[in-house]
Amino acid sequence: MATIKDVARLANVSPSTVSRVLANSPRISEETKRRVRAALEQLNYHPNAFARGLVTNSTGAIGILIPPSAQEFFVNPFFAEWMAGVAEVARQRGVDTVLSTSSRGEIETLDHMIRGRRVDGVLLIGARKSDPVLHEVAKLRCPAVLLGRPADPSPISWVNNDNRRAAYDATVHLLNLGHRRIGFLGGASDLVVTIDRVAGYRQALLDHGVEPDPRLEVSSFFLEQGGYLGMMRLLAIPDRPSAVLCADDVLAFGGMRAAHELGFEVPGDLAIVGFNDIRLAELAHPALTSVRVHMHELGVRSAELLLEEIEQGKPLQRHVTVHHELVIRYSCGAKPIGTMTT
Amino acid sequence: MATIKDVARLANVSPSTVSRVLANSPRISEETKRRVRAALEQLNYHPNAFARGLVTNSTGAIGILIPPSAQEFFVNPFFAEWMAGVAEVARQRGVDTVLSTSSRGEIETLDHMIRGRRVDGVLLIGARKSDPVLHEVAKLRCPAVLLGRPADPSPISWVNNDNRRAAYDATVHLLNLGHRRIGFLGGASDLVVTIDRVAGYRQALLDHGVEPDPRLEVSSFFLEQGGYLGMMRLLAIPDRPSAVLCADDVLAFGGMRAAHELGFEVPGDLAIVGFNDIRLAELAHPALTSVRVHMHELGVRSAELLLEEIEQGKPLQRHVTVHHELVIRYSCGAKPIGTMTT
DNA sequence: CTGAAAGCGCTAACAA
DNA sequence: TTGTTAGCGCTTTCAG
Repeated sequence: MATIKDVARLANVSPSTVSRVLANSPRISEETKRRVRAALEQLNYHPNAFARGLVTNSTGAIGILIPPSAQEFFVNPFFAEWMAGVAEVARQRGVDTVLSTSSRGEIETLDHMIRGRRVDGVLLIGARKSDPVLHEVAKLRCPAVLLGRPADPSPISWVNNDNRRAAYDATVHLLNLGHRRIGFLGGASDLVVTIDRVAGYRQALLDHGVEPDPRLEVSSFFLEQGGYLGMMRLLAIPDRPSAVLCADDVLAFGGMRAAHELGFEVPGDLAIVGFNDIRLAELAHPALTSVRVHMHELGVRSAELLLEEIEQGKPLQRHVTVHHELVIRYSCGAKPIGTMTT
Repeated sequence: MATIKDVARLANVSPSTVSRVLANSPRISEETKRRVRAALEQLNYHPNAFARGLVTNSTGAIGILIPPSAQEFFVNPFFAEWMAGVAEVARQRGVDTVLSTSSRGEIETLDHMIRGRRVDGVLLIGARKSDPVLHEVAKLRCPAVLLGRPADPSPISWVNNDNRRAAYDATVHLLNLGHRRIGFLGGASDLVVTIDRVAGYRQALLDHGVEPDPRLEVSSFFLEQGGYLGMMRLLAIPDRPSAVLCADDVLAFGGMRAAHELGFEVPGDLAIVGFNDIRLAELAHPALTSVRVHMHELGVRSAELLLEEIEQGKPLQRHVTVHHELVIRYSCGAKPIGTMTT
């Protein structure tokens, strides 16, 4: 495999000159550049990323720290769309994206990537209450962007939706439709996203004079199966809800399956609202009313922010909130009149 | 950031001794190992991947060459599940996975990854007729595994389904249900997977005395929208098909949407069979009959094979075919009696 | 405008 | 069992 020395020899210059041509330094004559480029071409030279990285201390790659529950990550269209957004800006900016898939703990994996100099910065997905990963990131002082917001004060930059407000809006929609027994079906209860959405849901209830009932709040895991199980629990209680707000579309799908199996009509017997508005929401039967959170845009903004931090070489403590809107379809019994923007 | 020298100094040994401890060389005394490990711990040392890679010439990472149509890749649950399989074995074996997302051409990207020593081998997704990427891989003689099979003779290893047979089976199912006008809705026509599936479809027709009609074969792109458009075309022809085999579930979803919009009942007026059996197939309305190709297993086998090539340090020219079965649900009008295994 | 030389952090002979 | 040394391929002062 051709090295910079080979190119130098062929072009009759020194390795440093080749290096300068590679960096397109203005202090090299056009004539020389031409000659070097010809040699580059002829040998089909590609710089060794190791050697370069060793001296520049930069990798040209960003990392994604996959959560321990990799299943929930890969299988959920939310993340696929988010990743598509990330990949899109990575492509534009010519950086690689590396997936962290490690069997070690999250902290270890983070160290592996950052201290091991495999990536210039990391994207984190979803925080938990007093999340140790966030502490480690703070300690490392490395470029990092969190999808979601940290539960506790943290210097990290993040990209998020206003989940509290979004859940509030969705719940108000259900209240306006006349529902009073409204359930909440969420993901793991220590996830900040769950905390925020349940908070918005409760607030809406309170603001409309409905006392929140803890038995109506169930937390599960972000898989179709999780929705199925959660909905089964919700529908089993004596004074069952007439409407359920699901913190994820995949959860809502599972919930719908459970409802159908039990013989409930959606939306006739049970109104359902989802979250995220994945593409398939429209194709469900009935088409799912859902809170659109703009997953692709979340991905784009996450990556852009991270790349900016990397460029600046330091944490920026920037926060961006991506807008959301309620997309009304048929699963909640309302007449779909388009979207309600907030 | 602590280097190997810092550790050596702290442990009162030479850097090479530390290096040996890191590699767990048996020629180091337990006593020394203990001391070094304590130092490692204390400094929270993580080896610099660049420095190590520069000398060992190996990266501890595998690459995925994302196809030019990144959209179709990320958004299709098929790939998500496949990637989950890949990530699972990557995690087990402690290697990172890097996504290639480059705005250069595919060849350039491949060179960037392999010649640039960013990964030890690559996973390729889907081949086309006389695919230049396969030529480049052959030239590079690097570890590589193709998802799908090459159209032309090639030394590359691959993991695939028997797509011809699978499409044959699905078509026969439709024929047995009494259909004679059967359409085929596929992806890009120069994709080998499309070629194989259309071939199986035609063969089944021929074997049952039905003359294939070119107007009944339409090729589109692997997105819901592609299915919608393709189905619109199929249903517009005068002697329209009574059944359609779709080469992808997402395509089938789009097709179903088109059918509904035009007022056709599925399966009453139009039988539909999909391909891949993504999770949502079960949730569609009506639940989609589909050819299960075991995406996750395809991912696992792809990664395992690649890792083996990397270990051996050379192309193995191994071929693995993952089984498939037809999962009969409600979109084709048959009574769902479970799966037909082949 | 270009070259020589040092050094990034690590591993792997070769010595001891 | 351990240390010394050279060198992986590149960038970057510092000279010229």
